[in-house]
Amino acid sequence: MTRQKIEIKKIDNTSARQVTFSKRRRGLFKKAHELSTLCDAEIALIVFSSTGKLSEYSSSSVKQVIEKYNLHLQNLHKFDQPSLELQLETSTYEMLSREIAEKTHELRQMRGEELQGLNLEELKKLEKSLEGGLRCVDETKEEHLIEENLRLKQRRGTSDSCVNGKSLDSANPQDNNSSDTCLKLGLAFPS
Amino acid sequence: MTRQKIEIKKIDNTSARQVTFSKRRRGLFKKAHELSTLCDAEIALIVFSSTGKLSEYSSSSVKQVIEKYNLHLQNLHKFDQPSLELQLETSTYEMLSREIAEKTHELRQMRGEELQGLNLEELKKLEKSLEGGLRCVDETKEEHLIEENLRLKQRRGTSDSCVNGKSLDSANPQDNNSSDTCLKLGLAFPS
DNA sequence: TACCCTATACTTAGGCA
DNA sequence: GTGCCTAAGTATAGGGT
Repeated sequence: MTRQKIEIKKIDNTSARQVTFSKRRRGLFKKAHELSTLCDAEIALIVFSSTGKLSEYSSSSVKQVIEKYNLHLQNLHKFDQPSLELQLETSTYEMLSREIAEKTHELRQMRGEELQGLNLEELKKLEKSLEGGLRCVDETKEEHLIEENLRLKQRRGTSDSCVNGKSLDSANPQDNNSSDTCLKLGLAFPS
Repeated sequence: MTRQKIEIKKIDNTSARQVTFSKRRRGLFKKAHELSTLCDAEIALIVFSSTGKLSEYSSSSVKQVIEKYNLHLQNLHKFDQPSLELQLETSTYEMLSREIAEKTHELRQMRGEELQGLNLEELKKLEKSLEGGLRCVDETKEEHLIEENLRLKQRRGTSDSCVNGKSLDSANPQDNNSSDTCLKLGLAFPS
């Protein structure tokens, strides 16, 4: 026989139920994993089989997600329970949460997302910041390549001076001070 | 076009990610419900979206399942590590602080600071991310300039087409597909 | 945002080892 | 319990509104 459509209600046959449980649990975990990966979501999934066996999945850690979950609930109910301690706790929570939200937003903007709200001035500033960052990263990369190159030279005692197909002769030696400025604030940009 | 196979990795396009999140979350909840019904399982499913929004499903009640879960852990660890629970338990403040620290560090790196710990691969990845962000920002900026220009033209009815000292004639018209990479977030580029 | 549509990709019931 | 197979049922990517 071949596959039938099934009705969503408890499977009577114990062993058939067991088999379906294994198969679908696996499918469910896979779906949870895909959702967390694709959409950058934080997920906790706790499953007790009908025999009481526990299995769990989390994108990070079940415990961590549960804590976050409890915090959310506390936050929602903060008006019902206006104890002083709780208020302090939630205000701290709010403060830190806001900070996280801001930083997340900033990071996204630096990746080119969520740019809708920015005006021309802000876009220019962001652009400058990105250019500055990019330059520092490039310089650091060059430094790495140079170091690696030196190491290779020392080891081999030869004159081969190409790494990664990029000529190191162009690693401008006068760049020392501009890279210094990068380490302080990363933004100061000498023309 | 029709459906394509997708790779399981974070969806870059913010709005596409949002749409996929909605669809798949719904699918995941349905699957969880089916598993609990068919196999008489007890399930709790907690999902935080990337923007921090909470959604949950449970066959009974999330709270109840979490309690059961905690009991299980206690039982499992009662003998070997009586303090494991405490060790794993991180306070609210610590958890959020860690998250802030991570994001701050990430932001600094995008600005070219704190690059010391990165190896060549990581630097390349960062560079790529910065280049991507920069491209999107540039395109958004161009878009703004063009809009402003149009507005000025309409108001004045003249042919002056310079804003901010930058000629808009150079707003490269062949950029259509690179603007596609910017996620169709109101950035679509009318040639 | 949330829904609709369609074609395709993926999941899984039923059977067997 | 686990793994494999096949065909059928289901979810969903990409495109609309």
